[in-house]
Amino acid sequence: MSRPRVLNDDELLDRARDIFWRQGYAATSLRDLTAATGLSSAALYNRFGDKAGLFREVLRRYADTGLSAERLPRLAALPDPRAAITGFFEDLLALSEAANTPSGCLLINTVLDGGAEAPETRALVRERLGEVEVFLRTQIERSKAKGLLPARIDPPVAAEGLFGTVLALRVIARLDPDPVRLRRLIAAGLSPLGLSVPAATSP
Amino acid sequence: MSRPRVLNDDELLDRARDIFWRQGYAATSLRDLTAATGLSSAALYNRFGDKAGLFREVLRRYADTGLSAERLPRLAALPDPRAAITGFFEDLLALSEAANTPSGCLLINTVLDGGAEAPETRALVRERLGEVEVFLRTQIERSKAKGLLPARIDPPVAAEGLFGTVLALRVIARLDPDPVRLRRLIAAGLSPLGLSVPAATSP
DNA sequence: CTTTTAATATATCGATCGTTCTATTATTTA
DNA sequence: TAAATAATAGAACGATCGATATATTAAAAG
Repeated sequence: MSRPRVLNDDELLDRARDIFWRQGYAATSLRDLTAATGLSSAALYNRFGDKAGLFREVLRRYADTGLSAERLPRLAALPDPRAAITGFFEDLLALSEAANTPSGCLLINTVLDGGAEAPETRALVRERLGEVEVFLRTQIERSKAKGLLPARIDPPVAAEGLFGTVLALRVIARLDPDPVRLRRLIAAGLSPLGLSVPAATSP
Repeated sequence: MSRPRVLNDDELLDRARDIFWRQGYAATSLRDLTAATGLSSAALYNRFGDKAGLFREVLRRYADTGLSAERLPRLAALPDPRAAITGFFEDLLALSEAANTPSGCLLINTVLDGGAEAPETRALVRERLGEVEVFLRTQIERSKAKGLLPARIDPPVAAEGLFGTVLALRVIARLDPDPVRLRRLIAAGLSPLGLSVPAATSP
């Protein structure tokens, strides 16, 4: 019925994502985005309204592909909820050590960057990060119900602590991405629960 | 010998700091800065070289007045190292609940913002945040040496965990600055050490 | 074919960006 | 007073910003 798109939304958003991720929202210009996508600014505006609209779609897809749509449900389906928790942190470690991807978490960067100024964007970031916290709290409650955690554990406090470990992990991944530091941080976060993540496999 | 400055460096940097703190480095324009300081851009350039140079001085003063020069030495001088740790988190709570100041920590924001692109700035941020971690590790070691902490505590891991709590606290202060959340996070961070911070004083 | 539709490129908009040139101002020293 | 010095303001620089108006393109539908 009409001229076909030279680049589908998913591929386009992935390319835009890498630029936003590396540079932040404010520091990324429309010209950076046209260079990365190969599309004209007019084409981007026709499809996403404006820069903030494009960024919001980038965030939405980032959250969908990075966490919610795949990773969290898969982990939540594990029979042992403790494995869901440790598996989540193992995944984060693997992400931090992956060479081809920018460091840190785009959602968390956006909290401290000016990128979450717009209320819609702010709400999106809060909601998607909230999903992570809910996941962690749920797994802690499941574990506690099965008697798999020390009795002294208070689920809301422990969940807040684990979520804090996630945030800290993603900040340190940008500040000083030393795998030893990251593993030490995870060890500190998991140890109150009596959990741990396997040591790095020597190459 | 020459025309006097209409605004001393400290006052000037404090005003610039608030703009950078609220908006981030990239989103803050020279016009924002001239409006906040009352000085012309030429005067700012004469004194600080360029925007990045001004920002670096802002960061330096922020770190000096916010942490190092006063707070950390004062706490480190306390006879009970556990009080130094809990006092530090109490101070952070008070900062988060102060109404007149922007939320979060300028140094940590700068890690995730594009503001730490320049190597000099990056080094400054790392160094000043490193001081916090050293402070926490030192107090843990002092506590351990005095037998004031559980024997199972591994100081490097525990220090990383507490530093992570600081990072998380400052992210959440921007994401969802609910005092209950912040206190829950601190409780989670301190509990492995058998420490805690007093509950909020009812008004 | 022709029409319709949407995606795209080109060109450009005024605004604003960081920065700098030039001149003026206020103060100290001689 | 005059000379020297440094801080300042005003004006403007080219570059780039986000955004848009217009025209062209490529497909489907008739």
